[in-house]
Amino acid sequence: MTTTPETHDVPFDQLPPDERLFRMRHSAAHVLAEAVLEMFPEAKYAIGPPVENGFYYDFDLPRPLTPEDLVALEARMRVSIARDVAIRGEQIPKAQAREIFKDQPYKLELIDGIEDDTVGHFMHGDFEDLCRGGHTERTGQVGAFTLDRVAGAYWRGDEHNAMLQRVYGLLFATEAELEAFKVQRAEAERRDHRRLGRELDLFHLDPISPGSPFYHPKGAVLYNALIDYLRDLYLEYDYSEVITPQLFSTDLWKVSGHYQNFGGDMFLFQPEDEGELGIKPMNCPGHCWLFKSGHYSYRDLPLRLAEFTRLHRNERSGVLHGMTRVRSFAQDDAHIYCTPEQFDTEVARFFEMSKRIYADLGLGDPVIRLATRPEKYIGEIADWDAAEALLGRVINEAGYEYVLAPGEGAFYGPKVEFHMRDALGRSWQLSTIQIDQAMPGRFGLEYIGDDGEAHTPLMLHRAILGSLERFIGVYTEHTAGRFPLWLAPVQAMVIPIADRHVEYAEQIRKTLRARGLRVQVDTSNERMGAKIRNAQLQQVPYMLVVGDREQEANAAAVRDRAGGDLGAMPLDAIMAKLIEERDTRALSHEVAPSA
RNA sequence: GCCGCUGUAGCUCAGUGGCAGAGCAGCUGUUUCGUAAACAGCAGGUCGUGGGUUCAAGUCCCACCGGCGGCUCCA
Repeated sequence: MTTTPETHDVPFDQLPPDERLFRMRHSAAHVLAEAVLEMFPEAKYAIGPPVENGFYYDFDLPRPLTPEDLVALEARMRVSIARDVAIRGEQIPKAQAREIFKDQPYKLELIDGIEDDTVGHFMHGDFEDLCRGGHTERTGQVGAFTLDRVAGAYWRGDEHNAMLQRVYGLLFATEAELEAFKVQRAEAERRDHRRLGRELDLFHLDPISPGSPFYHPKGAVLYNALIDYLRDLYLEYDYSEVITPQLFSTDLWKVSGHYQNFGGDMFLFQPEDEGELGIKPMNCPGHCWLFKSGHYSYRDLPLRLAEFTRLHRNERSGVLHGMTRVRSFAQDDAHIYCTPEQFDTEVARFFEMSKRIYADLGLGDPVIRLATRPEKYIGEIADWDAAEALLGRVINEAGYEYVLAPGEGAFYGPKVEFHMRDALGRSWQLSTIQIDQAMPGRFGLEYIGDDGEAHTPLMLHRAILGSLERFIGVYTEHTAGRFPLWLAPVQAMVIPIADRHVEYAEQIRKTLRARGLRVQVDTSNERMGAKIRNAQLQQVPYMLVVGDREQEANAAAVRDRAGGDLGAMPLDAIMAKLIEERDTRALSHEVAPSA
């Protein structure tokens, strides 16, 4: 969204809605700064932009803000808004701005960073701010807002700088929209994977091993079902699964360059009489080592080495987050070694396979970022340009849109990232494909070409689900725990109405289990209604209720978790239905694709 | 790692200087039931950990550990 320095030539109420909202949020940030400066005259104020769902403003204050302060600040803001004063803007020479903001070090730093000769100067009432503009005409137009929370934020996002206090506000055009957002956020909290993981008995995180999930039996079923699915695809797409060590001499990462760059994020230790060892944080060096141990010709390529073993990274303590940011995880990782001629096809095949997986899982379209050459890079610019162009083209050919992330590529090559949002709207990277122009050379990898000469293979890093932990976290939220039948830890619950039906229920379980279905019998001393409720809450796809009538007819009354009583069906028909749903990996209608 | 908040039963939470509580879950008994919660009883806590203040600390102070929300980082 762009804004021009204020002219107010288009009346505020005639602007497009998203521009109006942007301006409301921006003006509210100014009103917030005004309130903070009233409360703390010695406050230093930094920046205050509009953001998704609202706005924030960063301050350097004499003391930490409390929740009570937010209430008081909000009240002061409402006074300013009730006054409904004009918001005026003008361009002024830098020298004049430096005089106005002479006691505001952050503003002075911003002025120094502006390339023009003049800077924007905005005022309402007694408040003035350095600002590029984009405001409502009056403070009374800012809409419905509430101050949400206070958080720490480094000045200019750099951890070497001062830590400021960031006040976040929520703001929407109307009270109804603000309320709707709060309701939606509360709903999202109910499907938070950390909560569902416990309620559905899938996994939990425990202080005994921070950042390393405990998979309970049901969670392990889900984990393994995903891997089984991927193995099926690997067969179809000609991947070869390997298992490489967990523990390596750090010599390995000295060759790959990871030791120098990321040694601090690895778990390293030094046993007696041995050199330094480390637990692997990624598979690529091990795969290169495996490649190096063999002799390959062009006829053996492409070689697609896949691995599911566990990885460990010593993430900084403050960043751990449920299953989406962990220390111990597995990836659906693979490295593809190929010839230059095979390269385009391999990249295209990755997108084809990704699209297939996203469709099978009902994930909807991800946000795709193409991260290009960073400032520190290796290799030739021409190669980078070619690789970036190729990735862009293949993304489009796969029918996806992408956004450019200039300069965010890895030092060894450009990468494509697929991002999905969790229940709270936070974006997480799942899939990635990276072109590696460094590692094969570092490891001295070679294959014999059809010319009889040794060549360095090209290398691709790729993962589709990404980390299984992160995927399970995001997918649990995406589905609210209503996994499609083929992934559901318990696919059907048999519910005997009275004790005399337990034996028949057990027969059903055995029959279905013999066909590989995951079925349990609820033998608890509860009424049928309670058993149904429990199965519903556990998101079991089907409930098979059995009483006298069903036992008589060799049938069960089928109920699906969407709430429907499907009526009595013969056992054979039930079995066929469940197997069909499993083998086609049918999506439950609750998991319909969504953006 | 940094800023702020936070930690009481398996879970959700009440208790704000004076005898550790509730609901759900669990266990036992009764009940044998037709599509989202039967009834009764019992049990369950070194109040995150370690120091300190106080006649007295779940409650106040300090440190550490974990969690939450951000920031930063993400091979």
